[in-house]
Amino acid sequence: MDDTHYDMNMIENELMMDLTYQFIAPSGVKSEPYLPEIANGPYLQIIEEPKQRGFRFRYECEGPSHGGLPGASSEKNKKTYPTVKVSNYLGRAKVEVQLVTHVDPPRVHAHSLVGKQCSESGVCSVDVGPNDLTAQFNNLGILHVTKRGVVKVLARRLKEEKRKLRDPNYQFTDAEEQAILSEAKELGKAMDLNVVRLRFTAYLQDGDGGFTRALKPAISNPIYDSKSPNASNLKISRMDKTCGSVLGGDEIFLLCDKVQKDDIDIRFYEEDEGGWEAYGDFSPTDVHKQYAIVFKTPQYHRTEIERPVTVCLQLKRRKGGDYSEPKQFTYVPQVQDKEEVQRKRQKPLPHSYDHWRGAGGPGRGQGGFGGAGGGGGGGGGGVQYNQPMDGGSFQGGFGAFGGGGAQMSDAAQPQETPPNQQQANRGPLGPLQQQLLQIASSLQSRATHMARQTAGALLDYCSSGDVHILLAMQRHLCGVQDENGDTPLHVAVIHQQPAVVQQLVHAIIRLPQQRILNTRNHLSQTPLHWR
Amino acid sequence: MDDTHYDMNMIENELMMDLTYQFIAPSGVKSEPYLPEIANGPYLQIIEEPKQRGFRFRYECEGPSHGGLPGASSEKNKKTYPTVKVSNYLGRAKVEVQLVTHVDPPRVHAHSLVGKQCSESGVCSVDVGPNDLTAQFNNLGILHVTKRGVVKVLARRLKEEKRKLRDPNYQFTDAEEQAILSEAKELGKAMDLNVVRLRFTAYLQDGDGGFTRALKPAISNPIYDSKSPNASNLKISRMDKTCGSVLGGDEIFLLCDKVQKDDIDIRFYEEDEGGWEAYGDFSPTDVHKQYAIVFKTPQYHRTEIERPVTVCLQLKRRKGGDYSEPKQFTYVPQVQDKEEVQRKRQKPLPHSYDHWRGAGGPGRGQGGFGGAGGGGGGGGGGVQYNQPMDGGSFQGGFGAFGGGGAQMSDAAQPQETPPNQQQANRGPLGPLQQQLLQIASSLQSRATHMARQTAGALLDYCSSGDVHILLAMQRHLCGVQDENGDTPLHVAVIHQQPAVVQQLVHAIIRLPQQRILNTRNHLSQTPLHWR
DNA sequence: TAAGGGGTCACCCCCACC
DNA sequence: GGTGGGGGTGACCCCTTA
Repeated sequence: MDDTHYDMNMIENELMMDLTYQFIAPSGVKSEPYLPEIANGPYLQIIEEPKQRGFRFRYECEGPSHGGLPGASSEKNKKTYPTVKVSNYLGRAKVEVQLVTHVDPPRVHAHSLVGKQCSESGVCSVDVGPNDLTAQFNNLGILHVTKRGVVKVLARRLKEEKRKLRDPNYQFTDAEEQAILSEAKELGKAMDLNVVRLRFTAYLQDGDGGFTRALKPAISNPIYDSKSPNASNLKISRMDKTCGSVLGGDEIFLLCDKVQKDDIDIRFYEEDEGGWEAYGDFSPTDVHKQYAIVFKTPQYHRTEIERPVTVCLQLKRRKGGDYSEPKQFTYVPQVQDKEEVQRKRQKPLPHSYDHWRGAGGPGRGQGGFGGAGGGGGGGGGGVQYNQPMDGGSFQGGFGAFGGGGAQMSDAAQPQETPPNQQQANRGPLGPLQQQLLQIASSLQSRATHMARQTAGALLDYCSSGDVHILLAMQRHLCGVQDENGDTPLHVAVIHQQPAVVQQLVHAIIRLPQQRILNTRNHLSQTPLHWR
Repeated sequence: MDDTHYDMNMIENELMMDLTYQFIAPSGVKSEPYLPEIANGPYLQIIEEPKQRGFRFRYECEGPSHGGLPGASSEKNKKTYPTVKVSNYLGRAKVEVQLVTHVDPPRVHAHSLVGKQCSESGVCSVDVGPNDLTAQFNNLGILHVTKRGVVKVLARRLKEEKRKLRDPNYQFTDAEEQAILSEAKELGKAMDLNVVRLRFTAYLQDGDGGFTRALKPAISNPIYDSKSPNASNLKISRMDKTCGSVLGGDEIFLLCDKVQKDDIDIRFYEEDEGGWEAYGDFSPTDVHKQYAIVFKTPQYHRTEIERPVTVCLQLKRRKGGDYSEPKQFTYVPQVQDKEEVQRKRQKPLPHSYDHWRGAGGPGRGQGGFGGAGGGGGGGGGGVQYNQPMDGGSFQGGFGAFGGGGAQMSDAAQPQETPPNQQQANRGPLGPLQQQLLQIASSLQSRATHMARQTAGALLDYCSSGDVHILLAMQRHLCGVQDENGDTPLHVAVIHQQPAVVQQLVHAIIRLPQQRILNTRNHLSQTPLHWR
């Protein structure tokens, strides 16, 4: 008895080693070798792999008919199915397909194939030929065995397998049954119920009309159960922003299909430019209930970009390494960089007006008109203005108006103007200068007014985070057009920024006329031109 | 036999009607009435209700000891437990508590109470008195029966109940067993396994030392299983924005605990101001996998607010009507309204400078300095400027400078300045005027430059949606302080706008000095003062 | 019905903390 | 090492659409 037992284990181990290779039959066991592979001889070939992800394994209790396993290249309106072909052969053949484990060597799997062409034992077979030798399996369901059922099913499968090699009616001895059971347990323990592969075997018709001449099996790619947590389809369904600073650090809310908080990455990448990639910054606790991730964008590899750069991001499992479909993300330049460039390009003003610009010389004074200078101490509206000055001694304002229009513009960057320079500009004033000062005073009055408003808006924005306010300050520019004739609205639509579009429209509808909404670009398209 | 059966059903129905009311014993059945309620007589009173939500019912397989049912007012560091008290009585008593259904009349529930003071039958009891008559139950677990086990358990409970009324050792006839079983099935069918109530019963000690004198039971509030989908604790865990326009329509990503997409509302409300409420706008498909909601804010009840208004929002179940803890949301005014108000307040400029402001007269010309005027046709930087004009005929610019500074400011709202008015300003120029024009030209040169930059930033913002750009235009104002001495950075920190803080810091660090980061408000707090 | 989903029920784990 | 909480998984049960 013990010896027999031992012998059986030897045979099992042999089987376990690799069923796809030529089987060397132990003496006393009926041999069923695959046909030897010959150059230009018949062989079985997969011409359409199964889809690896997105298909759901079904439990028996879920009933039949939940759709068949699609082909790898299957699409909504052009469905394909796993397909194999016997090449270099004409004549009849039978093609069988069965589930095997995803690790090599492929062993029988506890799950079953179910569907129209499938047998009770979880094997699907179709007859092909004599002319068309392609076999398409368009109704393969994968029946998910319960954990409790694994060993039972596996023992049955192993017996079937052994009978095939011996004799279909062979009765196993008790010792053999025991051996099979323990092998089934072992196998079941190591079996991943979330992954299977298809093993296709073709049997060519022999002289007696029987399908006995087996070709070497073809094994498909692994197929992952879409319901399984660590093999489900990764998918980004929604993001609250699709762009951010080139410096990174922007917080993004991303809604996704089920992920595992300890095995998920957000990968930013660019296929050109030497394959840059970087990862979103978040911790497992930022993964919300497996279905959302709050993360910060990584910095782009170059921070000095002059135009927005669009890259891709995708979910990526660390283990398994599979990816989601990508979403686009646009890195936008820092405005500072643009200004630096502009500043260098700017030509000095004629000498006679230098004093208007303060003592800073050419290249200064910007920012004063944009958003209005910061000076002016008017107390209205509950807002008071202190400039962020280095020395802290200068207080611009109506009463203290002096030193020319310098404060108006340089107040924007007053730290660049040392106090002693301010003094240096104070001298006796001629009539023209006085007149100019009056004009400047008037201008400053308005600038101050604007500054007050702008600062108020800025404070409101800071307390609320609402962009509308900042945008509203710029709404008079909503009619500008870029080199393509696109207005801001065009640009926002083109770049698919619904939130921005909405904000722009909010801002624009405050303008007395709304022709902007229908301004045409150089292709004669309105912003809402159907794309 | 049939008669007996019928009789039993009568008794069952009696029981089913209401066990909390005085029980009128049918003849032949041992009576156990509650003590009659007398003025100033003893009675049982709940002094701490159980917590209604947040406690999880546990299956047997989950093992014991997952914490006891807390009291309604229980808190992290001050835990309470369900507590009852026998009032108007001194002496010993036994207080029992058992689970009953949440619908009236209360019937025995299939779930069991488990814990230190609990018996096998799911009943918990403690002895109290003779002085302190309060009974606190600090270790009540609720054992969740499986659906399959419901009928079996209920039948057992019903038998126990009936034995109490008759004789503890009574043996039921087969017919009675059958009747009980069918009643258990009926009861089980209608039973909600996600809700229970506690029924407390006090038994006062009688002359023989036995606890036989039952007081009228006290029934607790319903207790909902926190694991149950329609009774779980509603909770908002995160929102991507906490403020938006007073007009509503802002898209918000809200992350929450499990909700049901067809039974969830987002309620905005204000407790003062006459109880305003409104609901977030979303469809069931905007509920992402039960754990996130993308919705649009409702409009505030007044759109003309001058200061930001903070309201509350909460998740609310339609059925059941329970709420989550609220989160704050701040409605911010439209900037337009602020400007309107400001405009009305603005005093006309001295007459002699009216021509600087174009022909529009007092109250015009705003917006020109804020963000710079829109005129000027310079082609640099790939950006070209077309003003959103009504007539479309005017093109401001260097070469065509004329008509005073009007374009500079009014170009911002050029539609307010008809073309013929522009013409009217062109006349013979004196030397002073020429000089002024040169100055103005210089000013406009800079304004144009700023306009170009601003417009470029606007376009970038539109293509990217990134606020940094708009903010950078205002960064020279980052040092302003409001009536409290708060800088924008203070305000952003105070209003808990981390994204805004980040953006501000981004903008500020571009400034040559960073004293702003440590500017103190009137309470001498820096922006990052610990709150 | 087929073909796809989503959600639930029981159960099984995992922490952090005494 | 067992409380006092969690989160995640296996199996199952539904529901929409055509």
